[in-house]
Amino acid sequence: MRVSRAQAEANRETVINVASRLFRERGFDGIGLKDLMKGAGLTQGGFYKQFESKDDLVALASRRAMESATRRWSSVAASSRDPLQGVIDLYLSAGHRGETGDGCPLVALGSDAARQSVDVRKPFQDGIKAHLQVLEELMPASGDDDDGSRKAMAMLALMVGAVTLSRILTDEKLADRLLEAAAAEAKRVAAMEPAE
Amino acid sequence: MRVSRAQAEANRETVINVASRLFRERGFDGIGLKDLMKGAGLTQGGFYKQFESKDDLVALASRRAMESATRRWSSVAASSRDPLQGVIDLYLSAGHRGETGDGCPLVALGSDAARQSVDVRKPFQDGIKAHLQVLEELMPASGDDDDGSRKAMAMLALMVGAVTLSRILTDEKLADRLLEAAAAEAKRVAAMEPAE
DNA sequence: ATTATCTATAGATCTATAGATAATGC
DNA sequence: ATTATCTATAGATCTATAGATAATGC
Repeated sequence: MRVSRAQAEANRETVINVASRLFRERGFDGIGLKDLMKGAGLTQGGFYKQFESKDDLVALASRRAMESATRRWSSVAASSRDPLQGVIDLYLSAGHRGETGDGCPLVALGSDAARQSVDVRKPFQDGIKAHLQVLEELMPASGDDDDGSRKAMAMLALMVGAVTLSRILTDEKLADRLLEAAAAEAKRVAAMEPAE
Repeated sequence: MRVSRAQAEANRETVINVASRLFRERGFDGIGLKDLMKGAGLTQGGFYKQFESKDDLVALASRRAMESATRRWSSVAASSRDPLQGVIDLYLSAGHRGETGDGCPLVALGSDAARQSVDVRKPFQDGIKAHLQVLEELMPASGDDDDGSRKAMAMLALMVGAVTLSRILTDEKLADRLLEAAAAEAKRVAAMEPAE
């Protein structure tokens, strides 16, 4: 029954990874500890030897999901000829709309996150800041630093809002058009002349 | 115990109104039927004589919330010197950020809505279409109808995303700056020259 | 007589804890 | 001997149903 320390640590990591996916797919309240542990190949009883509470796991899984999303942005940017456009096109794609479990946590859990404790919102906030920094660095240089920061914030809001709305819609054509409209607008923000 | 038909109908309306507020404040899974009915001054037992299921109430309350939000946009527009700017400024305000129970359902429940059944997403979709129509009508006339529709979609995504993100943030200064950046961008979208 | 609402409860599920089991680590 | 995980369970809460109660509506 007992496993090695290394295996125990690996199990803990697996639980966090499984949780980061299942929370995004079903919401924090949409999946219980029993099914979460089963998803990691374990039983419910061991949970509290690894985590303080469900909220503790919610915070850890949220941090992992946000960090993974930030890394994905960096990696897409690094492998695209036009880095910013690469990020925009991937994010505002039909693929991302369908990929709830592995997609952006801000879309999958944005309105849920806003209702959580400060301990749970913190990892989301850190992830938002990291996303903004990636965007800002990819933004065409403008003399004004503050201008780049403002552009990054508007662009993140635009992209998160667009995928969120597109996932609500059952009218797929409208969902597609919405993503397209947001992509066109995102490109305009990127190309915009530095403000006054 | 029994009340008049008119009173029964009024009670049903109250339950829907209370639900439209409490779901926005706590999420669909964050409030049970017992507390919902108590919020309307009733007990849990009567619930299933008025509604088919909790999901039925979720759909009805979502529709009511979206219709109320659309009406608010129209009324703000009607009473503002610059109607579009009036809507943007109200929506992207610190007041709206704090007002979860009476604010935009797309922000309060956007990621929750995306996980719901088609029956629940339908009222959200209808509300999104209504919001887009209000925006489009307020948008400065452009020769191209499709262009106005695209602008409206980008602007709605921008605004919903901005308030959602601002509610997640615990750093209030950053939340304020994010709303400001979105408002500046929204105004730029409105003022934009009709595309090619 | 009908029926809107009430109290009470069934049955499922949720988080969290207790104590047993069996393999690791010293 | 220690401890990672297991089975079992406590106690709360959730949705939904059954049947009682008392006021309306005919």
